[in-house]
Amino acid sequence: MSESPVPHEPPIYRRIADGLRARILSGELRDGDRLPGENALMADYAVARATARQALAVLINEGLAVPKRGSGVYVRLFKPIRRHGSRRLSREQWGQGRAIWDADTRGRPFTVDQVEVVLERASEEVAGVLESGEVWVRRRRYSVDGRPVQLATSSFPARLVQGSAITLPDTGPGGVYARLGDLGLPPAHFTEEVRARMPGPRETGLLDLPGGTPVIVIARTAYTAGGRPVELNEMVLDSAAYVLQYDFDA
Amino acid sequence: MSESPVPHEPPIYRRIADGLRARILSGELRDGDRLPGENALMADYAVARATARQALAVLINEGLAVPKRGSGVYVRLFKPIRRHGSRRLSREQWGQGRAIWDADTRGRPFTVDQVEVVLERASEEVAGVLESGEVWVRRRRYSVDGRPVQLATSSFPARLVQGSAITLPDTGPGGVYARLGDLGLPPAHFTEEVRARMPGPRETGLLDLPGGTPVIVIARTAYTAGGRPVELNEMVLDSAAYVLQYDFDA
DNA sequence: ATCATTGATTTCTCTAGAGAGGTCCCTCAT
DNA sequence: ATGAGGGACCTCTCTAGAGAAATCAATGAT
Repeated sequence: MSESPVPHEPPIYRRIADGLRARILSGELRDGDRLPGENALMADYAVARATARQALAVLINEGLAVPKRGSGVYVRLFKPIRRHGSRRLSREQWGQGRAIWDADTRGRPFTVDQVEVVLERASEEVAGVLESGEVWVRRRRYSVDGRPVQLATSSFPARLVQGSAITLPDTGPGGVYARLGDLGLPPAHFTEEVRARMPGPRETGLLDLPGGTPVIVIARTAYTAGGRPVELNEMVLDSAAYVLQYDFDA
Repeated sequence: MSESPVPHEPPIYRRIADGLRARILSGELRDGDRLPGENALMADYAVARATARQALAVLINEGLAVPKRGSGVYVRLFKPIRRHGSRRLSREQWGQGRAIWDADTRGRPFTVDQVEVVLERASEEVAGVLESGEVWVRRRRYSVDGRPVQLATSSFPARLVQGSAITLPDTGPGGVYARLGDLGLPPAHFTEEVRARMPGPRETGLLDLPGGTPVIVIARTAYTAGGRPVELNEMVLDSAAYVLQYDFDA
């Protein structure tokens, strides 16, 4: 015998969260404002600490709020960097010593961090894409305004790039794409695969992500005009910091 | 005086989560396998129920596990649909009565749901993009294998599409792009803006999302050859169900 | 054979309380 | 003015326990 045809009344913590969310979305609480904390909610709604926490966890999980230990829970801001897909890799940009990233940050200062360049045995997926068992791997972290926003891992078939500056920490003017050009392997075509998921603990640490922030994962493969894969770049982006833009014709 | 130069030992719930995560990533626990539940963790690690729950919450939040009420917590599978950006909107496809979506699902059956077609006053953002105060709005939900995977909201400048089949639930063969062609407004250029974030409660409900699943939000604007915006399509995708692919030349 | 019921198992929700540790501001001595 | 210290406040972690609600398999009646 099915009892209640009425949809269940939501639990307490959810109703508290709904109330707070409404106040955020209505504009009553603005970016950076402090939300009522655990103690305030316990008093206002006459609930236990765990219930108040659970209500706040909902909003944190939705990315609407960020907890600051010892201080409070705050409404979160979203001021993303615009990353152009198609346009950003046009030949003019990587041909003359201008960094790709510049175009994205529109002059905002960015820094590169934790650079690592090593020769490795390719994982199964990477080997499948690059058709190579050994790869030179370049890892680094990008920050804007002192805040880490992206991790990047580029892999190159070892045979193709051996001896070039791609195997050095400093690749020189124009970056790795200019060096590939020097080697007679200029990238002519790109494929980007885009996913989103929650970060693992390593990514949470390196990107300093608050709870409730997904990451965007981009796997970009660069091909020469002959269809030969020359680079696989796996990027992990703080989704709160980015908007991706792709332009294409019908 | 700063006490410990040693980085803090992680809390209990985190160490439990780390152990379970390692077993998932090592392949010991496979897709769909059942994880040790609250009771098992309480016994194994001698912790309180709340602590065991918190450990499981970490994995659920990372999208590695899905809870099934009354049954257990299970390792999650990721078998995405591939959505082609650039290629999918080529003229051949929308010219001859073939649905755009078909190409994406590769023959997998899909269904359209909860169709709504209404005339509305445009929000500030939409009005800004479409240069129109009044818009026809088409909302619908897509499901694959009986599972909802995408919500879509298309907006059209009211003046331009008034009287066409775009204002009807059934748009006829070729869909809205064919109808725009009939009106002498064939889309020639597309811009897609891609973001990721955690879903709100409405999206969680409509897409039937388990905890720890972000959504991908795509805002696609279609322009005529003359540069006139004719459609703004806001899509909300279950990120566990999709991989986006964009192809472009250097 | 089919269907309804029951019982065991499991997650979900919540209460009450307590200590650790980070943050922030005010006060007081220099 | 400047800086150190202290205390109020806040989130974080965890314990112990209990009832509600969903799932699933086994049991028993039709």
